[in-house]
Amino acid sequence: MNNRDYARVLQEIAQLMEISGENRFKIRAFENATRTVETLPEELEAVMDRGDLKELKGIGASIAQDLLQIRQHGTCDIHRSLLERLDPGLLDMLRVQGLGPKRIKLVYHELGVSNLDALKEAAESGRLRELKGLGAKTEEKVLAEIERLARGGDRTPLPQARHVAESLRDQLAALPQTERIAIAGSIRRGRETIGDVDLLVSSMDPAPIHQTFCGLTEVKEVLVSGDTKTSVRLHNGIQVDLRTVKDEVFGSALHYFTGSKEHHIELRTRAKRQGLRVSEYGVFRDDEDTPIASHTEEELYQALGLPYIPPELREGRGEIESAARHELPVLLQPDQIRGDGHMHTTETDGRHSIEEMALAARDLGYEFIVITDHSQAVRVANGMTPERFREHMARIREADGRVEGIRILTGIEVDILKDGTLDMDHDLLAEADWVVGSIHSHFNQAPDQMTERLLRGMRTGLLSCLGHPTGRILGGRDGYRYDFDAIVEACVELGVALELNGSSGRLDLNAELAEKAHRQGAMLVLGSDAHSTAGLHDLSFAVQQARRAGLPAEAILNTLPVDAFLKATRPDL
DNA sequence: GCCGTTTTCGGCCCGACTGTTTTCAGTCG
Repeated sequence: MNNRDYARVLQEIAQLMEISGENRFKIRAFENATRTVETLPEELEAVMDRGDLKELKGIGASIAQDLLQIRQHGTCDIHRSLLERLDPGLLDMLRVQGLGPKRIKLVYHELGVSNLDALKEAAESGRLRELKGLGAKTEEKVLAEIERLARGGDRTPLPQARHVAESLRDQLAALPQTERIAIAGSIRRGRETIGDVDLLVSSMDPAPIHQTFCGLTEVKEVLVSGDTKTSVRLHNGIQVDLRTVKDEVFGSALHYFTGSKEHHIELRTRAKRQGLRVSEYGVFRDDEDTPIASHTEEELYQALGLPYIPPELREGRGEIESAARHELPVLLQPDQIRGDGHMHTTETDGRHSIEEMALAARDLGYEFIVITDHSQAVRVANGMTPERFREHMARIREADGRVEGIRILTGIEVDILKDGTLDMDHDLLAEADWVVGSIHSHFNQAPDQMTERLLRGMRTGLLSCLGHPTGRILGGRDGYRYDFDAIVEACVELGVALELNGSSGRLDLNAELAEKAHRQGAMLVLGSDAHSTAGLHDLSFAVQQARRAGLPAEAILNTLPVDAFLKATRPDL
């Protein structure tokens, strides 16, 4: 079993406990343990083997026992007894916004409704409104929610959500009443999928802003509307919350709306012990109404005796303790990026020429880029034959000589074929400055076969890095299965870097695996995988994932000057 | 169920909005 399997059982326990009305702190304990397991940078079973389960944050004697039972039986006593009393279909009902554990329990006990289909029927036939506290409007909302869930997931990939958020932000920023505006929530923290978009605006006169917001063409319906908060659903299904505050509390409000919930709970618990109170309106001394900090996030942390904690680390995973000990990692900064290691041109499936890509990258302030078009196995992308690759490299060198102010390196994204051979003549690969090795076919090989395939590709000594190393598509397919630890180990040994691919829909490696690879000593390289000049901006998603992984600049090859970048994986150069 | 800068028991964040209510429970973030 992998960590996700353990996390799923723990989460089901927490959710079923909610519905059964367990003590809410006990529920939180299971939620915390779920998150710890989910984001653990190593295999939980390795921790078990060492007998170190109780060392993990949020896991005590009781949950440690549960986990050991889960390892043996796939379930544990408490999980089993909850499932005997409740129906697993109820878990789906928790995804319906506006329906919480109390109402689900009510509906279950009074109407025997135990899954989404039955819930839909109960709402359609007007039986929900017969229950205390529920009315016609609730029925209507429940039906709309069920339809939304049926249309496809409740979370949106980060890149898509951020593009939407930036467009809305720019429209509201143009209003004369807007003083400061920011995208908050999980987009700011860089979570790879987003539940909803949070926008924060400071203004002395918020009413027109809420009014304009409700009337934007993207908006399909207004869900909630008050003096300081408006929630809407866009035509694309994404929910957007807008909060307005006075400018003097912008910092504390931004902190609050950035989250995460877990970070807040820990921070506020800690503040309470210091005789302080934290809310979106600032940090307060007990029994006082004037905040001692509210203007900026830096002030807020300072008032609590902590250094600034970057949004990407605010997940309640021990960052507050690390901050208190002044042991937070110094995270990679966007302006430390000197180059982009992965992009395509019109030679294969890109939309812009070598020169156009280079000029756009130069405008972004880069010192170098690598042109990495596809090899011939990727037919749909018009992959290059050896002849075409040879000519393409010549054109890249020619462009490098012509375009001022940026180095353009020769490279390729070569397919690692089914049997581990590389889809290109080795002498041409040896000639290239940078070789990304990727898998684009036969995703469903058995894990040991896939591991062997990757190892064989790497042992050619020709790969600079592994491109999108897991192959997962956000909200789409899972990655291919293989022995990740063995591959990382080989990467370290053979001097092959692992890519952190920032292209929309991938974010691969994810933050957890990137952290794991880094801990094991592997080099990481960021790539936008751009297929157009606009796509170069996707490198910022890779930067954000690297930050979530707690990576410093030294861990990232893109922060090196171009010569050092090249030598990192090719000591012979 | 977890945890410790009030430490092995007693506490565990805080505020806004809605719908169904006659003052508030439930939900959300």
